[in-house]
Amino acid sequence: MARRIVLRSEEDPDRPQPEDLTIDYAADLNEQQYAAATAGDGPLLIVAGAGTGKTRTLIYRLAYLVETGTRPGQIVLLTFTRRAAHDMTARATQLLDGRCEKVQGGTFHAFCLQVLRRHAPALNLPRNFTVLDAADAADVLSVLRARGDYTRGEERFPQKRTLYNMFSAATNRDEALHEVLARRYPQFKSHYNALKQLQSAYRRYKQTHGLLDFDDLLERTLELFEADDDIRQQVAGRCKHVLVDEYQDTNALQAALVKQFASVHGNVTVVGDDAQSIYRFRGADFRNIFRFPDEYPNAEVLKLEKNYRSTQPILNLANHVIEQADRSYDKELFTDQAEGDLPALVPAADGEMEARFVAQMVLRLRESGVPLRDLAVLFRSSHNAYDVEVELNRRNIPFVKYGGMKLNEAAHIKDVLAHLKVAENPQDAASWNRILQLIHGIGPKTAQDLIDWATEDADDPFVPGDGLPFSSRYVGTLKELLGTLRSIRDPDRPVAEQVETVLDYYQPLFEEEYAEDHPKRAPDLDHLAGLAANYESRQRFLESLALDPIELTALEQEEAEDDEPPLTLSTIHSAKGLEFHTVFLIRALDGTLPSRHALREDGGTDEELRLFYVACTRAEENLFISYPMTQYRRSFGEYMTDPSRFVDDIPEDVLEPVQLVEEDAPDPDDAVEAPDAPPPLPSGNDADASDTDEAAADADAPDDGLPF
DNA sequence: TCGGAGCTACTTTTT
DNA sequence: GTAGCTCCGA
Repeated sequence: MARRIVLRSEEDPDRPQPEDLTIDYAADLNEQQYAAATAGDGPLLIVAGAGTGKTRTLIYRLAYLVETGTRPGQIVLLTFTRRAAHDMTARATQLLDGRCEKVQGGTFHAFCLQVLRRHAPALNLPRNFTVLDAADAADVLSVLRARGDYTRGEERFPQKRTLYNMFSAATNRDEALHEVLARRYPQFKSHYNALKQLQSAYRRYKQTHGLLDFDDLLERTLELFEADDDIRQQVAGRCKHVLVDEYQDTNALQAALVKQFASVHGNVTVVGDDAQSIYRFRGADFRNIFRFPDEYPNAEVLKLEKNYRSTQPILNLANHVIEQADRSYDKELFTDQAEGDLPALVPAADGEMEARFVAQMVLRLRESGVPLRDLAVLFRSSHNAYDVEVELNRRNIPFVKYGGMKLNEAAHIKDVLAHLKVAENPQDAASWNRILQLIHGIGPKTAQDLIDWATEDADDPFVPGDGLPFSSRYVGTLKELLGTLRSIRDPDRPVAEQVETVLDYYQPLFEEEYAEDHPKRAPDLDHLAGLAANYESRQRFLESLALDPIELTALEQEEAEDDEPPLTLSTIHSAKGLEFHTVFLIRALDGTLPSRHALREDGGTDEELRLFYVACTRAEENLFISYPMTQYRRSFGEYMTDPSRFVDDIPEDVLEPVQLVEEDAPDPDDAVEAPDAPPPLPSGNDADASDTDEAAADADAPDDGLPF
């Protein structure tokens, strides 16, 4: 079956007419969605509440644009995660028999990176510049801080991570450093001059060594367009249509970029929901979405209001929640699915009991026919899930945790990657610093001397030159290092082979550095080697890891090769855009959700409220909001907690309080019952379970003999 | 100049 | 429970 290839000019008079379309848009979509998907050219704002088929609409719009003659390669789809971009193009591709595959897109960062690689020389950047992830950037700042001797004063100087956040906030919000200090870091105001110096030192350092952090990817792309109008026209010329998902989470920089991308053709479609803006800490401003009609005066504004995801009781709670926010604009979610259980509010004695509740409900739901992958446990911050992880592991329930430790954040993985980065960009002083200090006998000072030599004086940094003060303490290992780098410098060598070469060299250093726990870390190194095999070049491999970090638990899960797709554990942030049959929102405590840090800031409470709203609206059928009544902290001992202020005043006919009851003997029938009404919990043998936890757990676990 | 011992102060969310 | 700092001996 030969494929037909039709070449069309942009002004093709024969472009397909609506009657030629292969998809019946009107039948597949509701009226509002149809209007949005098939809207004409020009700026378009789609305001879409949670679960209203926003993604579906965007996919159909993608298909529609392609069907009506826009070449896929001229469409740019910008999303917040790479996963979202993949999902969408894959679904559109399926819809349109493969024609959407060539759509450009991904995250803002990834798209900008492509542009920058192509036009690096115009910014006086080497083409092989290195992308710094947040931790790399913090490391650079740490080195500069030590060098500048800024820490000498009596007053506490910001930590490296804080420094990075500070400078990043300034960039993303387009604010001056003193404004950021005044607003978010008043305690460091006295260091203003030092910080200002450090900020420019950081900027210079990145420029000299060919390094770009996440913010630079956006900022320098903008700079590129402003500096060179030909390039702007060239890039924007290829953006016939720009589609932006989650527009409420764009910041000033990203909004400016969208404007540039659309500056030639003027076709922008943005989709968003002000009530779901949850990236304020990254400079997002939910008001961006209201400004869209001002920025694009002829913009069409369409709304999606009908919810297809959740039952009415869940929407009632969501509506009730978002009403408490100061600045939500009028929008009530409604659905035809009037029937459904009330969302449940579940206090547990402590965190472990909360975890047992979740684990048992998960098993019960699974037995009643809901697959694990349709269940999710959501939480404010990563460590909130600790008890649940322990409990799930104990019961061998497979899960993937999003928002936890990433593969490339593990120190030993960073070690290996730093070698590859140096091979890729020998000017990358930050990575040099890391790999040199791994060698016993080399500390900050020696590393600095060697870096100066490698990045400035050396003809070839991988060949030991004359006159270098190689102390006998480390000269052997250092020569070995240079030899390793020489043998992987050829970028055409298969990436997996390069990783293996580095691992051979790294192994003894690894075992020494992580003397206590290297056996636990070793599997990660194998994972890394396995992963490398999927990439066609070292550069691709490195930037993919930086821009699209891999969850450690996902790798473990993959290795387990369970045939049953796992349960999802996720931060609320990482769960954005996803939906699940049943959602457990755990640790609904004041100080956790809302987070105590957010409460200190202006507008922080509302942001937390929106976060809570996002969590609730992920649920289709069941929503359990739980919290422990006591917690333990080393410094305090055991103390009473406060339930989240967001659940405090909700009427019982909207959010139903449920009491957990520990039964003496579990009723085996209970285990197979679907949770029509939130049932009492058949838990341990003993209400006072702390000592008898093991026994209780064995007795109550209805999962013995389950196939995982 | 390096690195180990021992102390402190933390711990939000992500590209 | 730990990252990150200071101090001090080698």
